Amino acid sequence: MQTLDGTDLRLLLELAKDPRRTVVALAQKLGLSRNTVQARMSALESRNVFLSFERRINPVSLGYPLLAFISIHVQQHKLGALTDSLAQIPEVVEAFGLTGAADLLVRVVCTDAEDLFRINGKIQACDGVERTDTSLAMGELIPFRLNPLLQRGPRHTG
Amino acid sequence: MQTLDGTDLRLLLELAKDPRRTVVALAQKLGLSRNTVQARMSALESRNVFLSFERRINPVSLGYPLLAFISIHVQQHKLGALTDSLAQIPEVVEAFGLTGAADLLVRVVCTDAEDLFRINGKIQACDGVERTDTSLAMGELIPFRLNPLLQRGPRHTG
DNA sequence: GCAAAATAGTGCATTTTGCTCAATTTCGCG
DNA sequence: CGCGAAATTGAGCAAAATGCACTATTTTGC
Repeated sequence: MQTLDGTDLRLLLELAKDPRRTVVALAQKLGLSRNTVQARMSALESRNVFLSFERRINPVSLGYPLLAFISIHVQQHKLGALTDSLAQIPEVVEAFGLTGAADLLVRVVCTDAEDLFRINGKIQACDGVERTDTSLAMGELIPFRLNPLLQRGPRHTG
Repeated sequence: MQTLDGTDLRLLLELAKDPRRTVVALAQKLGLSRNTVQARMSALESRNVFLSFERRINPVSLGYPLLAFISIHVQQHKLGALTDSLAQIPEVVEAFGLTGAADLLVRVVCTDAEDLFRINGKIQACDGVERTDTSLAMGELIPFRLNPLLQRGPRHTG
C-alpha cells in the first residue's frame, strides 16, 4: 500500500472539512478537472483508504454516553478464542493486541455505570481472561483527528 | 440529545453497509418516501450524530503503519496545559482523561519504532507529565464497529 | 379526541453522476 | 535528453439525484 501524494491529501482535507462535498465542488476547489478527482476518489476507495462508516457514528446518539477502556491480561494460548468471545459482546467496539504490561486493550461503550459493571463482568467471565483493569473515560480531551498529519504533507514519497 | 428511533438506526445501518448510498436508494431500501429520508438525514446531521470524517481515513495509507497507546500520569493541576501541549504533537490522534491508574490515555500513530521513541520523548518532555507507559498495538483484533449495537435497536426510547 | 408532528406524494428546475473518447501534459527512467 | 506510459484535461450526453415547495394523509403525544 503505497503512500498518497499531495493531491490525495488535499482531497482528504477538503473531505474532512465537508464530507458531503460533491466531486464537482472538490474539482473546482482544488483546481482539478472533474475526471481527475473522480479517478482519485476511485483509487482511494480501491486502496482502502476509507475505513468503515461506523466510525463516524456518535455512540452518544445511540444511547451510550459512557466510554471505557479495559486492559486485559490473557492466558497467551487462549488469545484467539478470547477474541471471538469479545466479539460477541456488542458493547465492545474496538480491541487491540498490545505489547507491554497488558495483553489486550478493549474499547467499550455503555449506558451507565451499572451497565459498565455488567459488561466488565461479562469480559471477566470469558475463557482466557486472567485480570482486567477498567478505566472510565472522563473526557475526550483530544477528539480523533488526522488533520495535523494531513497538513504536514506526504511522508517521503516512495 | 435524545436517542434515535428504529428508523434512524436502519438508516445508519444502510449507510454503514454503503456510505455512498443516495437518498433515493435509501428511501427505496427502507420503504420510506424520499422526503422522509431527507428529513431524517438532515435531523441526524443537526443532532451531531455524525462525527468528523477524519475518523474514516486510514492512517496506514497516510504512511503511519504503527499505532500505540500511551498512558500518562499527570500532575493533576497541570492537566489543562498538558492537553494543549499534547494537541501540538501531530501524531497524537486522540486523547482521553481517565479514572483509575493512569490519568490520560493517548492514541498515537507513527512511521516506525524509532518514530514512536521520538514521540514518546516529546510527550515525556511536556510540562506536567510524571510518567508514561507505552504499549504498541500488535494487532487490530476487533476493528471499530457499532453494527452490533445498531442491530440491537433503540435503547429504551425516551 | 385534539393538535402537532411526521410521512407520503407530486412536481419541477438545477446539479451531479457515470460513462466514453480523444488530445494534451506530466512523469519515470534508461 | 527523449521515449513511452501514465495522468490529466476537456467535452459531451443520458440518466439520476438533489433541493425546494406545497398539499394531503397518517401517526403520535398528551
